[in-house]
Amino acid sequence: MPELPEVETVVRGLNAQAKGRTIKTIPHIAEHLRKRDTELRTLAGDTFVNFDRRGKYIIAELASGRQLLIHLRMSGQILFIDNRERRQSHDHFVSTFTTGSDKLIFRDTRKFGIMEFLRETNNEGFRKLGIEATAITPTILANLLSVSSRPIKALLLDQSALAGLGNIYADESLYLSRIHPLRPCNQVQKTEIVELTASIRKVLDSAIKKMGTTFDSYSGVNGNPGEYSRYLRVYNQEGNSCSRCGETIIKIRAVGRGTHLCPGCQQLKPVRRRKRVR
DNA sequence: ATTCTCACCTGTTAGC
DNA sequence: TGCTAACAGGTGAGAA
Repeated sequence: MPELPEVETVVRGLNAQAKGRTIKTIPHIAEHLRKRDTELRTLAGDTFVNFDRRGKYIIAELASGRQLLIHLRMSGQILFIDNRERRQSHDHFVSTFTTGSDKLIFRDTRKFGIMEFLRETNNEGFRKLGIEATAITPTILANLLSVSSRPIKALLLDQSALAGLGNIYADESLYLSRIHPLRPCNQVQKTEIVELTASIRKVLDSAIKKMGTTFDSYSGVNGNPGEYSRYLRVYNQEGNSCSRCGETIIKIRAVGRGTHLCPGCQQLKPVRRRKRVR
């Protein structure tokens, strides 16, 4: 679930609660994380200078000059909890601080999440990220769309084209701009591109304001759920009626993903806006 | 080259 | 009720 708005929320929480703090000890690093980056243990003694976001990645800047990359993938969570609380089975990284009575936990049920130092030899995915979805413009989007005939949803989910959108916000953005997820990229009309640009920005901005969407496991660093779930128009709304046209929202499988849409107002073919007169 | 499919891992839920 | 299969928000390796 963590897409751009959720990751942004976590980064803000990290800046509020861990910026300037020095790691004292690391009581636990799970095997799969330790194997991926054997230097994780050297975080002890280092200080968090700042936290940043790029796409769905969290970047922790350290006083040593190093950058720690964190990706939550499907089920990752960053949590600050009381020092005395017992470690749970899916807590894969735990660190204490030289100040305060809390500890930082990386909890991740499905173990897809990543935590490792940025090096020149790793994280190709990070270095190949496309433009931030929050910074999209009609011109940039038009350029991305013009060079491909794959379904538009595939492009929206492609992090090397547009960084930050995931399944939820891709579906929501397409719904708002009335475009069918399977529409070939190069068949999206100019007016629709302008619409889609605005929809993407609007959906992401509102979701950030609501601290993200909690569908299943996502929460902020204090365990608080995201409030945007209440504002979803199509995602997870199959069976409900469309608030625009009243048709029943459906769920299909598109580009390998569960995909939600309104068959009444999301057009597979471009809509002819004006009839040509003679 | 681009695009698609599957695997990664665990928990939950739909279906029998 | 109990078991099994399918599915879940993301990505990357390898196949097509």
